[in-house]
Amino acid sequence: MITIYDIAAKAGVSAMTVSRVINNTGRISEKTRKRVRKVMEELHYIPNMLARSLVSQKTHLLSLLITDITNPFYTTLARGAEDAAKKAGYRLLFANSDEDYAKEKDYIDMILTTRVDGVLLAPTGDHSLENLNQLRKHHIPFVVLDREIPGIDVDVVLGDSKAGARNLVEHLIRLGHRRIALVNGLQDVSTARLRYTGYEEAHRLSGLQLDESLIVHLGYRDFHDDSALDQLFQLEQPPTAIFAANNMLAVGVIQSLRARGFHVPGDISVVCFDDFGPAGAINPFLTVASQPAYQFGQLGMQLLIERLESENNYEFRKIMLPSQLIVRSSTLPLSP
Amino acid sequence: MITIYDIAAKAGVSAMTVSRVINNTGRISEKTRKRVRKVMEELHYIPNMLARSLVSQKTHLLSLLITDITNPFYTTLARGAEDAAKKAGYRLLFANSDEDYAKEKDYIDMILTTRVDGVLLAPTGDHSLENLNQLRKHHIPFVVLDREIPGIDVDVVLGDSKAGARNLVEHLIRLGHRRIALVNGLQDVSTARLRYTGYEEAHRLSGLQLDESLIVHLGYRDFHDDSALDQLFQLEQPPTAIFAANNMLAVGVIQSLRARGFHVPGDISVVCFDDFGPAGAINPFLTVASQPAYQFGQLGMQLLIERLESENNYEFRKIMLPSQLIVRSSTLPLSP
DNA sequence: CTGTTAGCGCATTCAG
DNA sequence: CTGAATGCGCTAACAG
Repeated sequence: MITIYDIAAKAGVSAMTVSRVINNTGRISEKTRKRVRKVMEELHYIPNMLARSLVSQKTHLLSLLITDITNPFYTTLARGAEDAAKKAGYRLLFANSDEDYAKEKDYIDMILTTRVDGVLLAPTGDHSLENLNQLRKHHIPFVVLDREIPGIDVDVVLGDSKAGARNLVEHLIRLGHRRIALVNGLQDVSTARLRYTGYEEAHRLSGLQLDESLIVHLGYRDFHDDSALDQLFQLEQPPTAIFAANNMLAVGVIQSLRARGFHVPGDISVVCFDDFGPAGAINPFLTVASQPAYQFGQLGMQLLIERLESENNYEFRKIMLPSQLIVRSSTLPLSP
Repeated sequence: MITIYDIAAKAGVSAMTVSRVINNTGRISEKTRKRVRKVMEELHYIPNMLARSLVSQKTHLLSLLITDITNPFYTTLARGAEDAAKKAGYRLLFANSDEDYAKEKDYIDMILTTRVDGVLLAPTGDHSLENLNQLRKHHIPFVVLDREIPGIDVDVVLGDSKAGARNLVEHLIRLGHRRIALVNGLQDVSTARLRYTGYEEAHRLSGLQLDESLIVHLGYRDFHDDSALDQLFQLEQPPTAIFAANNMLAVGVIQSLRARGFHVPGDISVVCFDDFGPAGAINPFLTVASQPAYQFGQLGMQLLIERLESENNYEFRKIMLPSQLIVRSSTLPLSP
């Protein structure tokens, strides 16, 4: 491995001078600067971040922890985060918790030993509080994405889950649906709670009675779990429409319905939160509440970098991004 | 920041003893081991990877460089790679080149200064040779995924692009199609060349004349480029079927067709390479040559780690993974 | 403008 | 079984 000492020796200067040339710091005569540069190229010198970071206590490494890398919402978010990080000269350490608290904890430990400068993360749920406190204890700045964690004051970028859910359900109500099932995420996750609230609000504002037996809970990734739909269709009055609380759950719902021989939207209408990215463009079919995923990542990363680079500890900020109702062909007026 | 010296002082031992406890190396009496462990917990000690890596010359960091993080093929591949890396105790530095050589080069530079132990990468194209040589010059082990690079001997995990393409085209021929367009990637990418070869082979083996005017080229990500289809539909005898060389191109093709008022498969049949992951399950529609994306990542990572951890420089290995023809509803027999 | 000294946190080597 | 000295590659602080 070529070090600054190798360069220094060959260029007939001290290591310090080489360091100064590399970092454009201090005053160096143009002549020696050129000589050093030339030797650096000849020897294919590559600075060693490890050594540099050990001294500076800065790695210029950030970490992005998401909960599902196969979910287009998060991959689009990741691109936003990546672009913003790159623009600011930071590298990104990706990780994927799979909606699993234990995996999340493992990654937080990794992050701690890796000495990243900051963390951008979508927490798995309320219990992530412990992991966040862990980060804070070790003075690693972080920004939370997509899900609010009760009990801790943080920078956070959220979607408007309540309004989005209300829009979706009101759309169904306008179409005449009265028995609308909610296939929700776990109550440990703020978005699931708020999507329920929106669902409830839509009912209340329309003067509709809410039937709790129409609500089932699954993990946001557990879209292969078919038992939820069993439950719904064993009801005396089964639903005529289903609101899936995220895109992956919608995939499961659609597959289950298909397996049961139901036609969407002929037999039953389906809507969900979050869109499907480029892959979904093949057959834009589901009526969704679409969120600006790219901006989640981009804005979150900006918040993080601002906090990293500013000295003063200004207030925590909370950004709420709107969702957009996109009506497509998975919903139909209720036939009498 | 708590260091081993802090622990040592509080536990009344030397830093070296602490180091030994942490790494389970050397012989330590059970008594002092316990004492040290206790102090470590009390002080919330976290080992500093930077310092450790600087000494050991190993970061236990690997890098995964893919070309499109919004493509389900690559995200599924990423999960395979991540799982395999995690199992072996490595952390993963993700990056996304966007099919852009310059971005790829930037990331290779980053990788070099970060001193990762190894790299798993899907190259952007043949010209990536230069980037690979750069890695080799600096003795960073790497494994290539998905695309073959002429002019360099490497470990590589490939799909069988030729056979997959032939299967798709033969399927169309069996349905009676004779004018089959190929919306291909750029010729700088091995998969695009091989998919062309499969396309050509299918024609030849069926005794069909190949019409070069039915072939257009786009970047694998440039699915918004509509001009390609213009070209095809200005032909005197336009195609009755289209083979898109990857999933993203298929998205573009379908969108363009829809914009032109064509119905798939009623007016025209469409097939493509690569499937669409969970999001595609909503409406399984396209007839595809599906590749085992997860295995690409998993096997590639295994090759990489084996090479990292074995001392001897055994031969380079080439793994070819089969693709599977999945016939769905985007193809129809040619109506007379 | 350039060089010397010291130290970032840890592990290897050699002594005890 | 445990400790002291040394160095990984680099840069901050001080000298010249």
